[in-house]
Amino acid sequence: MQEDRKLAVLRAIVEDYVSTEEPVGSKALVERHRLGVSPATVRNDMAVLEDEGYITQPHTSAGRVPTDKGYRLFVDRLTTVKAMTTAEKRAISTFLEGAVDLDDVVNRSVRLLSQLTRQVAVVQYPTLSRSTVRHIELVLLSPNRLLAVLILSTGRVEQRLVELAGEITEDELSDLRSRVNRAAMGQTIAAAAQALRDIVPPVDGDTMRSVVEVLVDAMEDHRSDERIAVGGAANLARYGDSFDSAVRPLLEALEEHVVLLKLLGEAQTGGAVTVRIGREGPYEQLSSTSVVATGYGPRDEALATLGIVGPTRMDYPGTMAAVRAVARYVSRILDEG
Amino acid sequence: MQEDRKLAVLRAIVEDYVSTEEPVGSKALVERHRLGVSPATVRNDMAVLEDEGYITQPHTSAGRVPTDKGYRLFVDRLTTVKAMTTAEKRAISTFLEGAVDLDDVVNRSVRLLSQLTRQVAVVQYPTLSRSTVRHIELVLLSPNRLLAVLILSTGRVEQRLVELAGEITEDELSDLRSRVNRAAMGQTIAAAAQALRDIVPPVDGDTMRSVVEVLVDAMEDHRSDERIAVGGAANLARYGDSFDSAVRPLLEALEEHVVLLKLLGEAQTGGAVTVRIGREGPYEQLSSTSVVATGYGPRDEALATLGIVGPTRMDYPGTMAAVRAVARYVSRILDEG
DNA sequence: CATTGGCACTCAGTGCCACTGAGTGCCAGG
DNA sequence: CCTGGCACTCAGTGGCACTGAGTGCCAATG
Repeated sequence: MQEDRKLAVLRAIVEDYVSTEEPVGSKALVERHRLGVSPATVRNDMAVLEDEGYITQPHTSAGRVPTDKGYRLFVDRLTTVKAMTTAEKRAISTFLEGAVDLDDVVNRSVRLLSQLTRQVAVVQYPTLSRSTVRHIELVLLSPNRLLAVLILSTGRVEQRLVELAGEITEDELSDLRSRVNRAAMGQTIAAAAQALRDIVPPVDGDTMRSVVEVLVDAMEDHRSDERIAVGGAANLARYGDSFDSAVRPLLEALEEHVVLLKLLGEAQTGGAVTVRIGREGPYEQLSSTSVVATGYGPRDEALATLGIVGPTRMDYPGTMAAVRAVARYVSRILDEG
Repeated sequence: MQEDRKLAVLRAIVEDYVSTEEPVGSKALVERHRLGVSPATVRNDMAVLEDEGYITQPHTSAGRVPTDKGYRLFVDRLTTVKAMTTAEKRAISTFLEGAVDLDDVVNRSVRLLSQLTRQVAVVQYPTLSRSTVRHIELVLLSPNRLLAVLILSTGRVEQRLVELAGEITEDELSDLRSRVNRAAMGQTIAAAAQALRDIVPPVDGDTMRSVVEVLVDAMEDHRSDERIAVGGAANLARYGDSFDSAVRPLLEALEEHVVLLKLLGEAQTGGAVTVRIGREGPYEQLSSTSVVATGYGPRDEALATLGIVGPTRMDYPGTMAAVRAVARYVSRILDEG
């Protein structure tokens, strides 16, 4: 038996199953793909593939269906990267370039991704952790209350109220302002937090201490890391079959943003698209869904993750290409903005 | 025939159908409800109710099912307001009181509402339009760039960057600051916008004009009016039957926040809960879904709307009670905060 | 030794049929 | 106006045979 042909058969099975949504048999296979051999031969190959765990039969006397392991092999070794057409590229580009601010970029990305893939799209907001401090502003609202505004390189703005123990004059405030800015400006937020802690004098720095505490708190407050946009849930309606078993847990997961973040997981940046298939993921209930995700961010730093969630039975090459393309364009937009 | 009994029959049909999800027949009806008459009598009543359009038969030789018109009558005239138990009240109250800020209040409300009703909950963020200006802050970032911060009574904070044509000194700035605050503070945003426009001198007010323009723009920017939180979409999984026809358009609607806003529509405040049943709504595709909504806001001003979306076949009394209760408690929280 | 054609076997899906039972409409009698 | 009785309707169910796509195995072939 030729190893090559065995893989060709697997590929054919995956492709046919994805497009027809029905178990595929040996005869149909040789008709649709030019394998150059007879159905009987294909049957032998299929028997071997089944032994090795790449495909399975829903019931005797039915065609074969890929297993998670089969999809895995397909994704890892049989996928020829499908490039986007120039028309598609232009469409993506112009659609994203219309965005007016960060929120808009994220929202547009989600819509775009869900439309391109016809799956549920998930986009994480750019993380604070890798971004740098552009400016810190301190505003006196009343003699003992001030507003601390933290402006980051990603365009995110965080503001906090600070209640002071004592009063403070405008002069003291502008001194304080320049000191915190000198310490923090241009640093990553991790470095900035450390630098700010360092400049608080051990004694007698009550006002400064409370301001710094609030700023550091804002920097380390990862609530905004957990912000996520979801779109295209209507695509779930296409599941049709396997409703309660597949759609319900997925809908639940889509509301639990913490779960989603875990799902997107440790996606890498730099063009590499991570694919997690069925039970490979951490959630028992999402056994028949896959996640296709990648990191994105300016200058190839992975500030955040975006991707899609869909049935294991999906068009992996197309989906991966779409995810990668959107990630690239979003990264570029962030680079410019 | 007694008119009263006819209505009692309708009520019984609605109640049984809602709980069993199956067409209800005359025999089952007299067994489960003490109507004091025979099935035959009930059959006569049913025939009349059907003639009048309140109920219908899915097919001959099946039980009856309420029509939209039947639900309408039920909601308008047959609903005895179901009060929340004290335990439920306490649960609602403590759950909402744990909220730390406006976003948290909204998010908690959505979760609470979806869990109480087991439906999809929708909560609109408090509108800017009725809220008042608490404070305006102007911060000099560089000699010709300043940050305008608008703090509203609802706790919402909007900030905008202003690029100035010329430079401005700290003194001029603090003069400007006190003038805009004098004009706007305490006003509703509509009034504030007008007042701000009025204080710009017809000539020579370039700096002020650009600042005021930005502020007015922020006030009139109703993007934040359209913010909406949705929760409990997993409850859609209970639809089971009528999947493609009912769930798909609803999922689509849930993503189109503009559509949702229209759906929530002109809900009133002050304890009145609006119910829109099936085709009464503006969307053809949502023919088998109802909307139960009410306004909420501090001091009984309807700043925004909250409610649920679910199948026409729902427990209206319970749902209406839950919506009303949540709206009241949220209003109270906003009152205090 | 891989490939092939042939053959018997399996079994989900489909159409047909009869039966059941919940439900109805109508009518005559209280 | 209510009720009991009766004939009728029809969705749903289970049994049954048939069909067809698909399989596994084997002997023959290059």
